[in-house]
Amino acid sequence: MGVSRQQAAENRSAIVAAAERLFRARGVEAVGLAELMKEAGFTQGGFYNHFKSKDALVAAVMEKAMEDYADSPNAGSLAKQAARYLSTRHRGDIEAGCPLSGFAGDVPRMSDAARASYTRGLAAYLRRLEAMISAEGATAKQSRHDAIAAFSQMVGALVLSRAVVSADPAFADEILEVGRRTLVDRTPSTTP
Amino acid sequence: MGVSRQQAAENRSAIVAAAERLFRARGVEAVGLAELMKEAGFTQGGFYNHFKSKDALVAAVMEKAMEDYADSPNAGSLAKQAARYLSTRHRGDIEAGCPLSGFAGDVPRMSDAARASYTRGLAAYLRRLEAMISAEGATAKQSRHDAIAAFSQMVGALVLSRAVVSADPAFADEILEVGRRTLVDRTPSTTP
DNA sequence: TGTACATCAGTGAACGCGCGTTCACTGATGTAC
DNA sequence: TGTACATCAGTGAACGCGCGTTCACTGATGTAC
Repeated sequence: MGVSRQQAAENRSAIVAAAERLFRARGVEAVGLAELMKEAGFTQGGFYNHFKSKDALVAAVMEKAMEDYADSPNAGSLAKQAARYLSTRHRGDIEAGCPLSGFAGDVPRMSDAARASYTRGLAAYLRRLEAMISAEGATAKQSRHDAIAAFSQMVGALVLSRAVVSADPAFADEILEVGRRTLVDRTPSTTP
Repeated sequence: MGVSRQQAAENRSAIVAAAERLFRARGVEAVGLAELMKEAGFTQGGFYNHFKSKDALVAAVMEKAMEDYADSPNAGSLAKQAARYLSTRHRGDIEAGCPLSGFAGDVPRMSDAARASYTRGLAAYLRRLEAMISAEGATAKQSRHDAIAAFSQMVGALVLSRAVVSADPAFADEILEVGRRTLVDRTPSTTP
């Protein structure tokens, strides 16, 4: 229809944003391009003006999700970060929550490019946690270890809690609560 | 073709077994019924003699996976269980590994029946871990807490390690190793 | 125990449908002179 | 600055394909007498 280059770039972003929302809520395979383009406000055919294939879109979505997450504000301390991460609010908000846990199960089946973006995103996020732990007085080695251990537990608790929340909400809450008690109240090796 | 009832039951089991393998390796959505039936040694049309729908098969697969996992042998102690869980061998074997981590990401999108089976399976597995921890001298409350905390960390570490293993194997190994060091060498509150 | 018939797991072709992708076409934007 | 033309993001119909599901049919198994 004739659209400025800036408008075209914005439209591309709108497609990626719509895709991220839908992919996270329902999984990549369950979302069709027709539905996706409609959601973004366009017709089906325009998709290939922006992306070579659906796989290329998936890679773009992953890269965007990792960038945005890297730019998200810190909670200030590992304990606060964990408290927020292991909240029922975060559990309920798969569409906008942490993409490292949201996409974790699907990543192994994605393209090389998407997996590389995910890996870079995880590495960057762990560096942020490390920095927080260092600031609380731990050595570099300890910080690295604690960051990985803490994040493993955060991801596991969130993923498990999400898996059981519809069938047994109290059980799902218990999983989050144990995680909070472990990570928020007494962080492994930074408190004696 | 005329088949005994026992043979029919065995054939049904073969379909479920083939489905479990394929679903775990490639995801439920990526596996078609035609391929699945061929893999199990039958033609496409026979599927509906055994299952009402693909969703019903998914539920049967989940139930079977949880039963089998409940019947799998204990490693003897939490430390040994964690060491096995966080091994590179287990990471590489998604088809036969722990279904609680293998299906975790997909469960929220499955049917009520499948989610209920998963939830029961997780509860049962945590009870096994609790029993092991109790046997090592912890109180009931501590055991419950430690079982949930340890398993969250095991699942998180395994899922994250699987997500990055193809893009950065050393990073993937590091994640497992930190998990092992945390859980195998010093279990949170059972060792002082 | 032998015969007659109902059952039902199997086959394989066919159904409609939605998928990812391609295509010819439109017309405002951006460029060249 | 104004005109002529190339570009390219948009439209919407169409493509072949594989999906989940249905169907008519087959014939050994299992049941009734």
